[in-house]
Amino acid sequence: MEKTWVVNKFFEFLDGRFPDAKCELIHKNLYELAISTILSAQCTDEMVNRVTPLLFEKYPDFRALALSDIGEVKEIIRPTGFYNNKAKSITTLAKIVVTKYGGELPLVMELLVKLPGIGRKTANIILSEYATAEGIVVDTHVKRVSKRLGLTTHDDPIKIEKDLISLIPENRWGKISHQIIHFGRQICKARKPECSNCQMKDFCSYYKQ
DNA sequence: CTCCCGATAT
DNA sequence: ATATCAGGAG
Repeated sequence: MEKTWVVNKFFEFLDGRFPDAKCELIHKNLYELAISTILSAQCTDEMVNRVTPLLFEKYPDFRALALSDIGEVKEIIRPTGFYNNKAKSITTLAKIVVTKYGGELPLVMELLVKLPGIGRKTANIILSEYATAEGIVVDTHVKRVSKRLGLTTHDDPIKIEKDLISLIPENRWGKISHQIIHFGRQICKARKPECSNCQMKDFCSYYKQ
């Protein structure tokens, strides 16, 4: 089936079903979004939202986090998993942001991805929320859904993003990741996808086998 | 490529 | 018991 046609059907479906999909990581500002997103690696955002209230109460900004005791940070974020790596990332990140960028993140892709704990996916989330989307967020849900719908055949997130960028108009880049993620969580699930109830099944290469 | 890692659904 | 969860670093 023609990719561009599948994509257009997908737009129509997503806009009808998830018209105002947005980021589900609870945050009040750029600092909180960046930290929440780093913590969300291989962890549900629900779990992240459970630990961040205490984390942000004790460390309300990069300056406070830079002065934190890493042991206390580890205990607070432990339930999100990978807590040693994540604690090291966010405390080191805070110190760099304070000393090098005056306490706030630079909203520039090339600078963001050099910072500890921030890769292409995290940077895309930050930019699409607080600046202009420079690309498309490719996380585990976007990867799975894109492959099932036949929009890409790759496993490498960078290659998947290139495929999606060529298929999706730029004015949708910021929102479509959130829409696909909602779709991936509720319907096109990893474990038990609800294909029988899915409006995309007639256009889905995964459903046809 | 491997390692990091706890919580939850299946 | 095991797969999966808004990945990133070495």
